[in-house]
Amino acid sequence: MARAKPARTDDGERRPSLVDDAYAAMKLAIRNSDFAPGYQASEQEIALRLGMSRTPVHEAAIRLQEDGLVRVLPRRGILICALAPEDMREIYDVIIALEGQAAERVAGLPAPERLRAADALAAHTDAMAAAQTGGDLPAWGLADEGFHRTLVEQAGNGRLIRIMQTINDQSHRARMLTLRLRQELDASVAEHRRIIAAIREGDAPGAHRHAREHRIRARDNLLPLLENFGLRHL
Amino acid sequence: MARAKPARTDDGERRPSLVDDAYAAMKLAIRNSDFAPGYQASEQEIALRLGMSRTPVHEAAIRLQEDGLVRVLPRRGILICALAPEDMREIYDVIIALEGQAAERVAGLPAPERLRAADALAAHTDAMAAAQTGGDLPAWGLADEGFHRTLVEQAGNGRLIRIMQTINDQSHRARMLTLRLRQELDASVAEHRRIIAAIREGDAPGAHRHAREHRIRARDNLLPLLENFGLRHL
DNA sequence: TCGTGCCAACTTCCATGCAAGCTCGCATGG
DNA sequence: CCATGCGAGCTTGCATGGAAGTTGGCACGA
Repeated sequence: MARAKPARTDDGERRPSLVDDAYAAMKLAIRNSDFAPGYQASEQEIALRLGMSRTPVHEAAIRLQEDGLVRVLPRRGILICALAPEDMREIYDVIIALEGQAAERVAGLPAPERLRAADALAAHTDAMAAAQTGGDLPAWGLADEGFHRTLVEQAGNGRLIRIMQTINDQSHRARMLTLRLRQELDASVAEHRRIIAAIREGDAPGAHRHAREHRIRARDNLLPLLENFGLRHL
Repeated sequence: MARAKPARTDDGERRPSLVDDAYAAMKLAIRNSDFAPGYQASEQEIALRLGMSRTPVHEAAIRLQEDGLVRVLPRRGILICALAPEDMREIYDVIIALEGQAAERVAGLPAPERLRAADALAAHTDAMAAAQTGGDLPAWGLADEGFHRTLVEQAGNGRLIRIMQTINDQSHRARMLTLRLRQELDASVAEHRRIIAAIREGDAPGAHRHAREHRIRARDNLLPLLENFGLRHL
Protein backbone atom coordinates (compact mmCIF):
# COMPACT_ATOMS: atom_id res chain seq x y z
CA MET A 1 0.00 0.00 0.00
CA ALA A 2 1.32 3.37 -0.97
CA ARG A 3 1.96 5.77 1.86
CA ALA A 4 0.01 8.97 1.82
CA LYS A 5 2.88 11.33 2.66
CA PRO A 6 6.14 9.63 1.77
CA ALA A 7 9.07 11.26 3.43
CA ARG A 8 11.22 10.11 0.57
CA THR A 9 10.37 9.22 -2.97
CA ASP A 10 11.46 5.82 -4.15
CA ASP A 11 14.66 7.05 -5.74
CA GLY A 12 15.94 8.39 -2.47
CA GLU A 13 15.05 12.03 -3.01
CA ARG A 14 13.65 13.99 -0.11
CA ARG A 15 10.25 15.53 -0.34
CA PRO A 16 10.46 19.28 -0.46
CA SER A 17 10.56 20.91 2.94
CA LEU A 18 9.19 24.35 3.61
CA VAL A 19 12.71 25.67 3.19
CA ASP A 20 12.85 24.18 -0.30
CA ASP A 21 9.49 25.71 -1.11
CA ALA A 22 10.62 29.11 0.06
CA TYR A 23 13.89 28.78 -1.85
CA ALA A 24 12.13 27.85 -5.07
CA ALA A 25 9.49 30.53 -4.70
CA MET A 26 11.98 33.29 -4.01
CA LYS A 27 14.28 32.18 -6.79
CA LEU A 28 11.39 32.19 -9.23
CA ALA A 29 10.24 35.58 -8.04
CA ILE A 30 13.73 36.97 -8.64
CA ARG A 31 13.92 35.33 -12.09
CA ASN A 32 10.61 36.88 -13.09
CA SER A 33 11.55 40.21 -11.58
CA ASP A 34 8.59 39.99 -9.22
CA PHE A 35 11.31 40.95 -6.80
CA ALA A 36 13.10 43.66 -8.72
CA PRO A 37 16.82 44.17 -8.13
CA GLY A 38 17.42 46.70 -5.42
CA TYR A 39 14.17 45.79 -3.71
CA GLN A 40 14.57 45.29 -0.01
CA ALA A 41 12.13 42.85 1.52
CA SER A 42 11.64 41.82 5.12
CA GLU A 43 11.64 38.16 5.97
CA GLN A 44 8.43 38.64 7.90
CA GLU A 45 6.67 39.99 4.85
CA ILE A 46 7.84 37.15 2.59
CA ALA A 47 6.93 34.60 5.23
CA LEU A 48 3.44 36.04 5.42
CA ARG A 49 3.08 35.95 1.65
CA LEU A 50 4.21 32.34 1.47
CA GLY A 51 2.10 31.27 4.43
CA MET A 52 4.91 30.07 6.64
CA SER A 53 6.92 31.37 9.57
CA ARG A 54 10.13 33.37 9.38
CA THR A 55 12.49 30.46 9.96
CA PRO A 56 12.26 28.68 6.59
CA VAL A 57 12.35 32.01 4.76
CA HIS A 58 15.50 32.96 6.64
CA GLU A 59 17.18 29.68 5.77
CA ALA A 60 16.18 29.97 2.13
CA ALA A 61 17.64 33.47 2.12
CA ILE A 62 20.96 32.05 3.28
CA ARG A 63 20.99 29.65 0.35
CA LEU A 64 20.09 32.43 -2.08
CA GLN A 65 22.87 34.56 -0.66
CA GLU A 66 25.28 31.69 -1.24
CA ASP A 67 24.04 31.65 -4.85
CA GLY A 68 24.78 35.35 -5.15
CA LEU A 69 21.18 36.30 -5.87
CA VAL A 70 20.48 38.27 -2.70
CA ARG A 71 22.34 39.79 0.19
CA VAL A 72 21.12 39.35 3.74
CA LEU A 73 21.79 42.62 5.52
CA PRO A 74 21.90 42.03 9.27
CA ARG A 75 18.82 43.49 10.90
CA ARG A 76 17.87 45.34 7.76
CA GLY A 77 16.35 42.79 5.44
CA ILE A 78 16.95 40.91 2.23
CA LEU A 79 18.38 42.89 -0.67
CA ILE A 80 17.83 41.60 -4.19
CA CYS A 81 21.18 41.83 -5.95
CA ALA A 82 21.58 43.96 -9.04
CA LEU A 83 24.03 43.26 -11.84
CA ALA A 84 26.36 45.84 -13.30
CA PRO A 85 28.08 45.43 -16.68
CA GLU A 86 31.20 44.63 -14.67
CA ASP A 87 29.38 41.63 -13.20
CA MET A 88 28.50 40.42 -16.66
CA ARG A 89 32.16 40.59 -17.61
CA GLU A 90 32.98 38.40 -14.64
CA ILE A 91 30.21 35.99 -15.48
CA TYR A 92 31.27 35.68 -19.10
CA ASP A 93 34.85 35.00 -18.09
CA VAL A 94 33.67 32.01 -16.10
CA ILE A 95 31.33 30.84 -18.84
CA ILE A 96 34.00 31.12 -21.51
CA ALA A 97 36.39 28.98 -19.52
CA LEU A 98 33.97 26.33 -18.31
CA GLU A 99 31.92 25.84 -21.43
CA GLY A 100 35.08 25.43 -23.48
CA GLN A 101 36.19 22.75 -21.06
CA ALA A 102 32.78 21.07 -21.23
CA ALA A 103 32.83 20.97 -25.03
CA GLU A 104 36.29 19.45 -24.95
CA ARG A 105 35.10 16.76 -22.58
CA VAL A 106 32.06 15.92 -24.69
CA ALA A 107 34.20 15.65 -27.81
CA GLY A 108 36.48 13.28 -25.92
CA LEU A 109 33.65 10.88 -25.09
CA PRO A 110 33.48 7.43 -26.73
CA ALA A 111 31.90 7.58 -30.16
CA PRO A 112 28.36 6.35 -29.35
CA GLU A 113 27.91 8.76 -26.48
CA ARG A 114 29.34 11.78 -28.19
CA LEU A 115 27.23 11.15 -31.30
CA ARG A 116 24.12 10.97 -29.13
CA ALA A 117 25.17 14.20 -27.47
CA ALA A 118 25.78 15.79 -30.87
CA ASP A 119 22.30 14.76 -31.99
CA ALA A 120 20.71 16.34 -28.93
CA LEU A 121 22.72 19.53 -29.50
CA ALA A 122 21.75 19.56 -33.19
CA ALA A 123 18.09 19.29 -32.25
CA HIS A 124 18.33 22.38 -30.08
CA THR A 125 20.21 24.24 -32.81
CA ASP A 126 17.63 23.30 -35.43
CA ALA A 127 14.94 24.64 -33.11
CA MET A 128 16.90 27.88 -32.91
CA ALA A 129 17.08 28.17 -36.68
CA ALA A 130 13.35 27.46 -36.98
CA ALA A 131 12.49 30.03 -34.31
CA GLN A 132 14.67 32.56 -36.07
CA THR A 133 12.94 32.19 -39.46
CA GLY A 134 9.61 32.24 -37.62
CA GLY A 135 10.60 35.39 -35.76
CA ASP A 136 9.83 33.77 -32.42
CA LEU A 137 12.38 35.34 -30.12
CA PRO A 138 11.35 33.63 -26.85
CA ALA A 139 11.52 30.24 -28.55
CA TRP A 140 14.97 31.12 -29.85
CA GLY A 141 16.10 31.99 -26.33
CA LEU A 142 14.70 28.77 -24.94
CA ALA A 143 16.40 26.63 -27.59
CA ASP A 144 19.68 28.47 -27.12
CA GLU A 145 19.46 27.89 -23.39
CA GLY A 146 18.74 24.21 -24.09
CA PHE A 147 21.82 23.90 -26.29
CA HIS A 148 24.14 25.32 -23.69
CA ARG A 149 22.58 23.38 -20.84
CA THR A 150 22.86 20.15 -22.79
CA LEU A 151 26.46 20.86 -23.71
CA VAL A 152 27.40 21.27 -20.06
CA GLU A 153 25.32 18.34 -18.83
CA GLN A 154 26.80 15.93 -21.36
CA ALA A 155 30.26 16.62 -20.01
CA GLY A 156 29.20 14.61 -16.98
CA ASN A 157 30.90 16.79 -14.38
CA GLY A 158 28.50 17.47 -11.52
CA ARG A 159 30.51 20.37 -10.10
CA LEU A 160 30.78 22.02 -13.47
CA ILE A 161 27.03 21.63 -13.99
CA ARG A 162 26.29 23.14 -10.63
CA ILE A 163 28.57 26.13 -11.12
CA MET A 164 27.13 26.86 -14.54
CA GLN A 165 23.60 26.56 -13.15
CA THR A 166 24.40 29.11 -10.46
CA ILE A 167 26.01 31.51 -12.86
CA ASN A 168 23.13 31.16 -15.31
CA ASP A 169 20.65 31.96 -12.57
CA GLN A 170 22.59 35.12 -11.89
CA SER A 171 22.65 36.26 -15.49
CA HIS A 172 19.17 35.14 -16.51
CA ARG A 173 17.63 38.60 -16.20
CA ALA A 174 20.36 40.20 -18.30
CA ARG A 175 19.90 37.59 -21.02
CA MET A 176 16.16 38.22 -21.13
CA LEU A 177 16.69 41.94 -21.38
CA THR A 178 19.20 41.79 -24.20
CA LEU A 179 17.51 39.05 -26.20
CA ARG A 180 15.56 41.52 -28.31
CA LEU A 181 18.55 43.77 -28.86
CA ARG A 182 20.82 41.19 -30.39
CA GLN A 183 21.35 41.31 -34.10
CA GLU A 184 23.55 38.28 -34.64
CA LEU A 185 21.28 35.33 -34.07
CA ASP A 186 22.35 33.59 -37.27
CA ALA A 187 25.99 33.75 -36.21
CA SER A 188 25.06 31.76 -33.10
CA VAL A 189 23.46 29.01 -35.15
CA ALA A 190 26.50 28.73 -37.39
CA GLU A 191 28.85 28.63 -34.43
CA HIS A 192 26.77 26.00 -32.68
CA ARG A 193 27.02 23.86 -35.79
CA ARG A 194 30.79 24.19 -35.79
CA ILE A 195 30.90 23.02 -32.19
CA ILE A 196 28.65 20.08 -33.02
CA ALA A 197 30.78 19.09 -36.00
CA ALA A 198 33.92 19.07 -33.86
CA ILE A 199 32.17 16.91 -31.28
CA ARG A 200 31.03 14.46 -33.92
CA GLU A 201 34.59 14.10 -35.18
CA GLY A 202 35.94 13.68 -31.68
CA ASP A 203 38.05 16.79 -32.18
CA ALA A 204 38.41 17.83 -28.55
CA PRO A 205 40.70 20.85 -29.03
CA GLY A 206 38.52 22.08 -31.89
CA ALA A 207 35.35 21.75 -29.84
CA HIS A 208 37.03 23.64 -27.01
CA ARG A 209 38.14 26.42 -29.33
CA HIS A 210 34.81 26.78 -31.10
CA ALA A 211 32.80 26.83 -27.87
CA ARG A 212 35.18 29.38 -26.43
CA GLU A 213 35.10 31.65 -29.42
CA HIS A 214 31.32 31.42 -29.58
CA ARG A 215 31.01 32.74 -26.06
CA ILE A 216 33.72 35.34 -26.55
CA ARG A 217 31.89 36.74 -29.56
CA ALA A 218 28.59 36.71 -27.66
CA ARG A 219 30.24 38.61 -24.82
CA ASP A 220 31.74 41.16 -27.17
CA ASN A 221 28.30 41.72 -28.67
CA LEU A 222 26.52 41.88 -25.35
CA LEU A 223 28.73 44.04 -23.15
CA PRO A 224 28.61 47.13 -25.40
CA LEU A 225 24.83 46.82 -25.54
CA LEU A 226 24.62 46.88 -21.77
CA GLU A 227 27.02 49.78 -21.44
CA ASN A 228 25.57 51.88 -24.22
CA PHE A 229 22.09 51.54 -22.85
CA GLY A 230 23.39 52.86 -19.57
CA LEU A 231 22.24 49.83 -17.65
CA ARG A 232 24.20 50.62 -14.55
CA HIS A 233 22.40 47.87 -12.75
CA LEU A 234 19.69 45.44 -13.80
CA MET B 1 35.08 57.09 22.64
CA ALA B 2 35.39 53.72 20.99
CA ARG B 3 32.45 51.43 21.43
CA ALA B 4 33.07 48.13 23.14
CA LYS B 5 31.11 45.96 20.70
CA PRO B 6 30.96 47.69 17.34
CA ALA B 7 28.27 46.28 15.12
CA ARG B 8 30.30 47.19 12.07
CA THR B 9 33.96 47.79 11.62
CA ASP B 10 34.91 51.05 9.99
CA ASP B 11 35.28 49.60 6.51
CA GLY B 12 31.69 48.46 6.46
CA GLU B 13 32.27 44.83 7.34
CA ARG B 14 29.90 43.12 9.72
CA ARG B 15 31.16 41.70 12.95
CA PRO B 16 30.94 37.93 12.92
CA SER B 17 27.64 36.57 14.08
CA LEU B 18 27.31 33.26 15.87
CA VAL B 19 26.41 31.75 12.50
CA ASP B 20 29.72 32.98 11.10
CA ASP B 21 31.55 31.58 14.09
CA ALA B 22 29.89 28.20 13.67
CA TYR B 23 30.60 28.21 9.93
CA ALA B 24 34.27 29.02 10.44
CA ALA B 25 34.69 26.52 13.25
CA MET B 26 33.07 23.68 11.35
CA LYS B 27 34.97 24.46 8.16
CA LEU B 28 38.23 24.45 10.07
CA ALA B 29 37.34 21.21 11.80
CA ILE B 30 36.66 19.59 8.44
CA ARG B 31 39.91 20.97 6.99
CA ASN B 32 41.91 19.55 9.86
CA SER B 33 40.02 16.28 9.73
CA ASP B 34 38.82 16.82 13.30
CA PHE B 35 35.59 15.88 11.63
CA ALA B 36 36.66 12.95 9.50
CA PRO B 37 34.84 12.28 6.25
CA GLY B 38 31.96 9.91 6.78
CA TYR B 39 31.50 11.13 10.33
CA GLN B 40 27.93 11.87 11.18
CA ALA B 41 27.39 14.53 13.80
CA SER B 42 24.21 15.85 15.35
CA GLU B 43 23.58 19.55 15.36
CA GLN B 44 22.84 19.40 19.05
CA GLU B 45 26.24 17.91 19.78
CA ILE B 46 28.09 20.51 17.71
CA ALA B 47 26.04 23.28 19.26
CA LEU B 48 26.97 22.06 22.71
CA ARG B 49 30.64 21.89 21.79
CA LEU B 50 30.60 25.45 20.40
CA GLY B 51 28.57 26.79 23.29
CA MET B 52 25.58 27.98 21.31
CA SER B 53 22.12 26.77 20.48
CA ARG B 54 21.11 24.63 17.52
CA THR B 55 19.90 27.46 15.31
CA PRO B 56 23.24 29.00 14.28
CA VAL B 57 24.76 25.56 13.84
CA HIS B 58 21.89 24.59 11.59
CA GLU B 59 22.29 27.69 9.45
CA ALA B 60 26.03 27.20 9.19
CA ALA B 61 25.39 23.61 8.10
CA ILE B 62 23.22 24.92 5.27
CA ARG B 63 26.08 27.09 4.07
CA LEU B 64 28.55 24.22 4.31
CA GLN B 65 26.18 22.04 2.35
CA GLU B 66 26.01 24.71 -0.33
CA ASP B 67 29.82 24.58 -0.39
CA GLY B 68 29.70 20.83 -0.91
CA LEU B 69 31.55 20.04 2.31
CA VAL B 70 28.72 18.32 4.18
CA ARG B 71 25.32 16.90 3.52
CA VAL B 72 22.43 17.67 5.84
CA LEU B 73 20.37 14.50 6.10
CA PRO B 74 16.86 15.37 7.26
CA ARG B 75 16.33 14.19 10.81
CA ARG B 76 19.51 12.16 10.74
CA GLY B 77 22.31 14.61 11.16
CA ILE B 78 25.19 16.24 9.35
CA LEU B 79 27.35 13.99 7.21
CA ILE B 80 30.90 15.06 6.41
CA CYS B 81 31.39 14.52 2.68
CA ALA B 82 34.07 12.17 1.43
CA LEU B 83 35.89 12.54 -1.87
CA ALA B 84 36.35 9.75 -4.37
CA PRO B 85 38.96 9.85 -7.15
CA GLU B 86 36.08 10.63 -9.47
CA ASP B 87 35.44 13.80 -7.47
CA MET B 88 39.06 14.81 -7.88
CA ARG B 89 38.72 14.40 -11.62
CA GLU B 90 35.74 16.73 -11.56
CA ILE B 91 37.59 19.22 -9.40
CA TYR B 92 40.64 19.23 -11.62
CA ASP B 93 38.53 19.80 -14.71
CA VAL B 94 37.20 22.97 -13.14
CA ILE B 95 40.63 24.08 -11.92
CA ILE B 96 42.23 23.48 -15.31
CA ALA B 97 39.66 25.61 -17.04
CA LEU B 98 39.45 28.45 -14.55
CA GLU B 99 43.10 28.83 -13.69
CA GLY B 100 43.98 28.96 -17.38
CA GLN B 101 41.46 31.73 -17.79
CA ALA B 102 42.85 33.56 -14.76
CA ALA B 103 46.40 33.40 -16.07
CA GLU B 104 45.25 34.76 -19.40
CA ARG B 105 43.56 37.66 -17.68
CA VAL B 106 46.60 38.50 -15.60
CA ALA B 107 48.83 38.45 -18.66
CA GLY B 108 46.39 40.81 -20.33
CA LEU B 109 46.68 43.41 -17.57
CA PRO B 110 48.46 46.74 -18.19
CA ALA B 111 52.20 46.43 -17.84
CA PRO B 112 52.68 47.89 -14.32
CA GLU B 113 50.02 45.71 -12.77
CA ARG B 114 51.00 42.51 -14.48
CA LEU B 115 54.64 43.03 -13.56
CA ARG B 116 53.67 43.51 -9.94
CA ALA B 117 51.62 40.34 -10.15
CA ALA B 118 54.52 38.49 -11.74
CA ASP B 119 56.81 39.62 -8.92
CA ALA B 120 54.40 38.32 -6.32
CA LEU B 121 54.10 35.02 -8.15
CA ALA B 122 57.87 34.78 -8.47
CA ALA B 123 58.24 35.30 -4.73
CA HIS B 124 55.98 32.34 -4.02
CA THR B 125 57.83 30.23 -6.56
CA ASP B 126 61.20 31.11 -5.08
CA ALA B 127 59.86 30.05 -1.71
CA MET B 128 58.86 26.74 -3.24
CA ALA B 129 62.34 26.20 -4.65
CA ALA B 130 63.89 27.05 -1.30
CA ALA B 131 61.56 24.72 0.57
CA GLN B 132 62.38 21.99 -1.89
CA THR B 133 66.13 22.19 -1.42
CA GLY B 134 65.53 22.43 2.32
CA GLY B 135 63.29 19.36 2.22
CA ASP B 136 60.49 21.24 3.95
CA LEU B 137 57.38 19.72 2.44
CA PRO B 138 54.74 21.69 4.38
CA ALA B 139 56.43 24.96 3.42
CA TRP B 140 56.46 23.82 -0.19
CA GLY B 141 52.73 23.14 -0.03
CA LEU B 142 52.04 26.51 1.53
CA ALA B 143 54.08 28.37 -1.09
CA ASP B 144 52.43 26.43 -3.90
CA GLU B 145 49.04 27.28 -2.48
CA GLY B 146 50.12 30.92 -2.29
CA PHE B 147 51.16 30.93 -5.94
CA HIS B 148 47.87 29.59 -7.16
CA ARG B 149 45.80 31.78 -4.88
CA THR B 150 47.70 34.86 -6.01
CA LEU B 151 47.32 33.92 -9.66
CA VAL B 152 43.54 33.70 -9.29
CA GLU B 153 43.24 36.81 -7.14
CA GLN B 154 45.23 38.96 -9.54
CA ALA B 155 42.76 38.20 -12.29
CA GLY B 156 40.36 40.47 -10.42
CA ASN B 157 37.26 38.39 -11.00
CA GLY B 158 35.33 38.01 -7.77
CA ARG B 159 33.18 35.16 -8.97
CA LEU B 160 36.18 33.25 -10.23
CA ILE B 161 37.94 33.77 -6.92
CA ARG B 162 34.94 32.53 -4.99
CA ILE B 163 34.51 29.42 -7.11
CA MET B 164 38.18 28.53 -6.83
CA GLN B 165 38.06 29.10 -3.07
CA THR B 166 35.15 26.70 -2.74
CA ILE B 167 36.75 24.06 -4.89
CA ASN B 168 40.04 24.39 -3.02
CA ASP B 169 38.26 23.90 0.27
CA GLN B 170 36.81 20.71 -1.11
CA SER B 171 40.13 19.32 -2.29
CA HIS B 172 42.31 20.54 0.57
CA ARG B 173 42.37 17.19 2.37
CA ALA B 174 43.34 15.33 -0.78
CA ARG B 175 46.19 17.75 -1.43
CA MET B 176 47.53 17.30 2.08
CA LEU B 177 47.41 13.54 1.77
CA THR B 178 49.21 13.38 -1.54
CA LEU B 179 51.79 16.04 -0.82
CA ARG B 180 54.31 13.54 0.48
CA LEU B 181 53.71 11.11 -2.34
CA ARG B 182 54.53 13.46 -5.17
CA GLN B 183 57.84 13.08 -6.89
CA GLU B 184 57.73 15.95 -9.36
CA LEU B 185 58.12 19.03 -7.23
CA ASP B 186 60.84 20.49 -9.43
CA ALA B 187 58.62 20.24 -12.49
CA SER B 188 56.10 22.46 -10.72
CA VAL B 189 58.69 25.15 -10.08
CA ALA B 190 59.80 25.14 -13.71
CA GLU B 191 56.22 25.32 -14.94
CA HIS B 192 55.41 28.17 -12.58
CA ARG B 193 58.37 30.08 -13.99
CA ARG B 194 57.08 29.55 -17.52
CA ILE B 195 53.70 30.96 -16.49
CA ILE B 196 55.38 33.94 -14.85
CA ALA B 197 57.53 34.61 -17.93
CA ALA B 198 54.46 34.63 -20.17
CA ILE B 199 52.71 37.04 -17.81
CA ARG B 200 55.72 39.36 -17.80
CA GLU B 201 55.71 39.45 -21.58
CA GLY B 202 51.99 40.06 -21.71
CA ASP B 203 51.60 36.81 -23.65
CA ALA B 204 48.01 36.00 -22.70
CA PRO B 205 47.53 32.86 -24.82
CA GLY B 206 50.88 31.55 -23.63
CA ALA B 207 50.06 32.17 -19.99
CA HIS B 208 46.75 30.41 -20.48
CA ARG B 209 48.39 27.41 -22.12
CA HIS B 210 51.18 27.08 -19.55
CA ALA B 211 48.81 27.36 -16.59
CA ARG B 212 46.53 24.81 -18.17
CA GLU B 213 49.26 22.35 -18.92
CA HIS B 214 50.71 22.75 -15.46
CA ARG B 215 47.43 21.69 -13.89
CA ILE B 216 46.85 18.94 -16.43
CA ARG B 217 50.23 17.44 -15.60
CA ALA B 218 49.56 17.75 -11.88
CA ARG B 219 46.24 15.97 -12.35
CA ASP B 220 47.83 13.19 -14.37
CA ASN B 221 50.36 12.71 -11.60
CA LEU B 222 47.83 12.85 -8.82
CA LEU B 223 44.92 10.74 -10.00
CA PRO B 224 46.92 7.53 -10.42
CA LEU B 225 48.34 8.01 -6.94
CA LEU B 226 44.86 8.21 -5.49
CA GLU B 227 43.61 5.23 -7.42
CA ASN B 228 46.61 3.02 -6.83
CA PHE B 229 46.49 3.64 -3.13
CA GLY B 230 42.92 2.47 -3.17
CA LEU B 231 41.66 5.68 -1.66
CA ARG B 232 38.02 5.02 -2.42
CA HIS B 233 37.08 7.96 -0.30
CA LEU B 234 39.09 10.41 1.72
C1' DT C 1 16.07 77.68 8.34
C1' DC C 2 19.12 74.20 9.59
C1' DG C 3 21.53 70.99 12.55
C1' DT C 4 21.22 67.70 16.37
C1' DG C 5 19.65 64.32 19.49
C1' DC C 6 16.34 61.13 20.85
C1' DC C 7 12.63 57.90 20.70
C1' DA C 8 9.41 54.70 18.64
C1' DA C 9 8.79 51.31 15.29
C1' DC C 10 10.71 47.86 12.75
C1' DT C 11 14.08 44.54 11.70
C1' DT C 12 16.88 40.33 12.36
C1' DC C 13 19.45 37.09 15.70
C1' DC C 14 19.25 33.48 18.55
C1' DA C 15 17.17 30.29 22.15
C1' DT C 16 13.76 27.22 22.99
C1' DG C 17 9.41 24.35 22.74
C1' DC C 18 6.68 21.18 20.36
C1' DA C 19 5.68 17.87 16.90
C1' DA C 20 6.88 14.60 13.58
C1' DG C 21 10.19 11.33 11.38
C1' DC C 22 13.91 7.97 11.65
C1' DT C 23 16.58 4.18 13.80
C1' DC C 24 17.43 0.42 16.34
C1' DG C 25 16.67 -3.04 19.58
C1' DC C 26 13.61 -6.04 21.82
C1' DA C 27 9.72 -8.86 22.26
C1' DT C 28 6.69 -11.88 19.99
C1' DG C 29 5.01 -15.38 16.89
C1' DG C 30 6.05 -18.52 13.21
C1' DC D 1 16.43 -19.83 14.47
C1' DC D 2 14.42 -16.09 11.81
C1' DA D 3 11.08 -12.60 10.44
C1' DT D 4 8.13 -8.98 11.87
C1' DG D 5 6.03 -5.37 14.44
C1' DC D 6 6.32 -1.90 17.72
C1' DG D 7 7.86 1.56 20.73
C1' DA D 8 11.48 4.34 23.18
C1' DG D 9 14.84 7.53 22.27
C1' DC D 10 17.05 9.94 19.21
C1' DT D 11 17.09 13.38 15.47
C1' DT D 12 15.69 17.64 12.89
C1' DG D 13 11.72 20.97 11.01
C1' DC D 14 9.42 24.77 12.12
C1' DA D 15 7.05 28.35 15.14
C1' DT D 16 7.55 31.78 18.33
C1' DG D 17 9.30 35.06 21.95
C1' DG D 18 12.72 38.02 23.90
C1' DA D 19 16.82 40.78 23.08
C1' DA D 20 19.48 43.84 20.57
C1' DG D 21 20.56 46.68 16.43
C1' DT D 22 19.03 50.03 12.77
C1' DT D 23 16.28 53.59 10.78
C1' DG D 24 13.68 57.57 10.10
C1' DG D 25 11.07 61.25 11.76
C1' DC D 26 10.02 64.66 15.06
C1' DA D 27 10.94 67.97 18.52
C1' DC D 28 14.06 71.19 20.10
C1' DG D 29 17.68 74.62 20.12
C1' DA D 30 20.88 77.73 17.61
